[in-house]
Amino acid sequence: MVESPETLASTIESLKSLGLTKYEALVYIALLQAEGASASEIHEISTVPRASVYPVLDRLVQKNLVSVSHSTPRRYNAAPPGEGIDRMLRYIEADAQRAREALTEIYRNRTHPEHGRQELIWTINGEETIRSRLVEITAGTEHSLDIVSSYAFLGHTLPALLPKIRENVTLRIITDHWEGKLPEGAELYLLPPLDHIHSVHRKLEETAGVFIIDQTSALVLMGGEFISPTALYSESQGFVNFFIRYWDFIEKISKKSQ
Amino acid sequence: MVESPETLASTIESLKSLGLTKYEALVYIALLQAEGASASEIHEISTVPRASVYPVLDRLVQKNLVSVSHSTPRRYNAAPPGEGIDRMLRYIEADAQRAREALTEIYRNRTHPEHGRQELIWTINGEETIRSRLVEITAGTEHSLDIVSSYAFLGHTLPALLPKIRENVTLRIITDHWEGKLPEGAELYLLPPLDHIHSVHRKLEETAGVFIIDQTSALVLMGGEFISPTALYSESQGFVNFFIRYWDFIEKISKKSQ
DNA sequence: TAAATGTTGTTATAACAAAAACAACAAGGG
DNA sequence: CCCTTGTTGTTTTTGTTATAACAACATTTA
Repeated sequence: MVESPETLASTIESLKSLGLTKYEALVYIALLQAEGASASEIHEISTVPRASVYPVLDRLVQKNLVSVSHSTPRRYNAAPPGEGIDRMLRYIEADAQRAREALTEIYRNRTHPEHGRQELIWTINGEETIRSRLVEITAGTEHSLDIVSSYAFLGHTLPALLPKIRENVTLRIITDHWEGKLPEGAELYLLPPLDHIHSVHRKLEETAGVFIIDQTSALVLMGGEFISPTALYSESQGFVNFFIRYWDFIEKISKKSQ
Repeated sequence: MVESPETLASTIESLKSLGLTKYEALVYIALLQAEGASASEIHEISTVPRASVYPVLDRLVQKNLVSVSHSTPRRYNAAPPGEGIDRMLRYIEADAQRAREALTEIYRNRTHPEHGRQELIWTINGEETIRSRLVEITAGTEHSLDIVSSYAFLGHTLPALLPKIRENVTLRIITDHWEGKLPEGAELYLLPPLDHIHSVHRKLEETAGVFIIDQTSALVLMGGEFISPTALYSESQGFVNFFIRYWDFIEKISKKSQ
């Protein structure tokens, strides 16, 4: 059975990210389709040029993905998919561990020269990076953490932040609504309903989130669910002041919740 | 601090297997050494040509491994090693899962035409492949499993085989010695001490193991601890008969253990 | 204050290496 | 004798490496 060209193409790309070349992927896939195939049969199934099939098979044997018979013509078997993928992954994981150890040593001895650090505005890309940076940044909060964000975002973000925030930190949250228990000691402000002040509410959804840490640094989430999410972070006082004023403004039109 | 050229080179190779190009690896490593570095500083640390640093940084940002400041000159930060490596691994693991699913579907529909299958002699490479094939082959045993192998090998191989072998299978083992409890119902034959029959003992170490399944198929381990281990497997009656005779010969010079 | 110099960021191109693709041929089997 | 198998060499293509060139901006110097 042959699958769609798109599925085949994406499977090849996946196998390439596991360390196979295009021809290696095609030959492996062909062997999964036909046990005990000869090189000519593999050529017919995969459309890899017949002369290229032999060295590709040699490399797959070396990678322990294929076994070969002693016969004429030689016949080949592929490791079943589970085994084959696990084996390729294990090689890569071993490399990952070696890289991690070497890079951790390098990172431990890094230099972090001052470059007017406070004046820099950093762009952070990717939901995962943003979340991990948010955890790291808020974990260092000493006095106050002021948040403006939608409950949709906070609902699954706060559980990761709160355990790492010191108990005496003043936490003030402006959001569109709230469900369930409020974090202990937190002050909650609710935005007026949508039909009250349109432009500000739309602005909140567009902005997706503002986090002000100790009135000295700020992380701002830009919108973008369909494209890669982006955030800005800075310790620049001008940048932070802008968002402190933004927060104050939003607070004035919100209602403190008991 | 700069590490040895060998360590750097092997770290680069490890990062390449995680999907980075050589220049991407060098730039990432440079950024781990110097937080908040500019492109020129990265060029100086990594020796990547300055003009090449910019597109490489763009790709690293897209891979969520680097964040960038809005400043002149632009400054860059790397994701810490743990995060960076985990992130790269997760992309690859996602590809692995997609490939596994696609290939499992293909494999389910494979053809396995007869090609005088019983006459083929298969070469199996790699300790892991050999072990998994051994488990698979011996799990299908119906009547008898005859083994000649060193205790060094059996000691850590049998525990994986035994749970999958049917209870009524006759298990006969010839080995150099035995420690601990014998598998229930198994017959044990001990080879004479080394100084008695030199050549046969050396032959056992060289061969490393013979497994005869139901007197109809055989898997033979060739030696080679320092090079990649290799095994031969066949259902060819000539092949199996040879090793049945080999087993009988070894049995005659061994002593059945109570 | 203007000119000169250096830096930053970008784009285009050349060189190189690995993979893809093809050509050719010897040996063996039917 | 013809077809198949297996091998080797060569060419082409592709992606990465490496370099050259240039515009814009920032800094320094006269």
